[in-house]
Amino acid sequence: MTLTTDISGPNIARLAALLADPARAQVMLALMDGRALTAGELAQAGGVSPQTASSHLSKLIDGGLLAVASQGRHRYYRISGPDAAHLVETLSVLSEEEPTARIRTGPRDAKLRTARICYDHLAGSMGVRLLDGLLANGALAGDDSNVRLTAKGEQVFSDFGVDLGALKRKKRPLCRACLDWSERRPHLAGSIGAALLDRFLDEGWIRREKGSRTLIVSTEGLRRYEGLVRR
Amino acid sequence: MTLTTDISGPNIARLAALLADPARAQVMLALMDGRALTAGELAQAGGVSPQTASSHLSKLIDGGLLAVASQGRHRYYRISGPDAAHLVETLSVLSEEEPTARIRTGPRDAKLRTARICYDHLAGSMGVRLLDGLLANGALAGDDSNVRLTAKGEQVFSDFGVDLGALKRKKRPLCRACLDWSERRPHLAGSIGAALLDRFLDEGWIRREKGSRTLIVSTEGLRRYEGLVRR
DNA sequence: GCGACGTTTCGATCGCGATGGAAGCATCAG
DNA sequence: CTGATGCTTCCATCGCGATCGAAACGTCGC
Repeated sequence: MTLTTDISGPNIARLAALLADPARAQVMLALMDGRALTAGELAQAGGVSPQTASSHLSKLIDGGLLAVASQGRHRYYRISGPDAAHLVETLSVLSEEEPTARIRTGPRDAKLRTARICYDHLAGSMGVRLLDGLLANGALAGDDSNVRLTAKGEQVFSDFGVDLGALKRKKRPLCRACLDWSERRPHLAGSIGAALLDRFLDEGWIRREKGSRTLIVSTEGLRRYEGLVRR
Repeated sequence: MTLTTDISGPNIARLAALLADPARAQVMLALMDGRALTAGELAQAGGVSPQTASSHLSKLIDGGLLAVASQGRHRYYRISGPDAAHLVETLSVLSEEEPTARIRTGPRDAKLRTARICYDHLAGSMGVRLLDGLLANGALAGDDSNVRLTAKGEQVFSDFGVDLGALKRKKRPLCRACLDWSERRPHLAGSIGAALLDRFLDEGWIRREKGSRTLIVSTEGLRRYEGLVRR
């Protein structure tokens, strides 16, 4: 019984404390590709024992950052929704701010910085250039940080196989600029960003690298991608 | 010496830990009105002794969330920039998500929910309606979460006394949708949002309540405000 | 039924960090 | 100079939470 005395303003601290533990932070980052992982896999990702991970996971559930689904003897954990993902991404951006002599930019990072998943949409330099290109060719309008769909864009995305009618019925915003962790410039998020990546994955033009957020783009995928960006 | 072994991904945890302490969180919230406060005032805001506060403040400085300026025998602390403010606001939104039987909505809250400062721009129901109104009358374009300036908007804001040329020279985006903590809908941020509030404050149409984020709107201020929203 | 596996709960240990007393510095008033 | 004020540094105490062994629970395969 702690009583927490008074609630003046939102208790940021409680929420921040959830992400203040290295193991829990790693768990959140591991789930940022939008997939659901088992408790055991997350224990490994966090570098802790299964017991410890279990404790962390239940705290993240209680805090509303994760959702869980039982399936047989496995329990699949995933990020609860776009809000939670956005919080993690915001933290990622700011925590990379001051390099303090950051040396690493190995070849393995290179792929990750080119194309990766950010929760449910394309990120990395390809994600950034996607937003740039769509703005340049008039499918989207606005400046870097504020985007909206144009009439031409409706045509473009419909041609690409995106069901815009279905997206508009959802509460989630169509376009959204999400600050890119590695590029430090915005990429395309929102339901359209998610729908585009879905198409790429469904058609096999892009596939996930085994256990990471890295995306692998086929030549056909690159062709389709350029088709969207150029026009 | 802790060595931190490896750096796989940004170390969110270290940044989150800064905000995980109740005293530090209160300090950040106290500074969300954009003013600079002394160490002593912040100690009181955090509910801790001056020694303890000093320790917290230096940690927040090291973490890049605060900036400090010495002036005589006082040290004035302020939030380091828009990024840090945005992080705190993001946390506020998400930490208010699940009400868990939240009962409080007292009269003192009412004023705060009507008009308050969010770092450097207008927030609360007036901030939300400002964005809505400017979108409706065509000064801004886009949907709720993605806004851009229109030709008509350039006229409107210039007439209101905003130096758009100066704003455009800055790196900061002109318009930005900032999710409102109390309304759960976006209000107008970015350099235009900041410039508008500046005008209101400079002219005395709006003034700050003594030691809080609450804003007090004069009848003249309300008239000017309606002039912007209606048109 | 049995054992193997994935996961959670319980319990005890242990270390990090928040805390405030005391002292040290700097600035200001006189 | 002296004394007061604002802030920081040093230091010892202390409590919370992260951790993992051991055990319990639930599911799968046989």
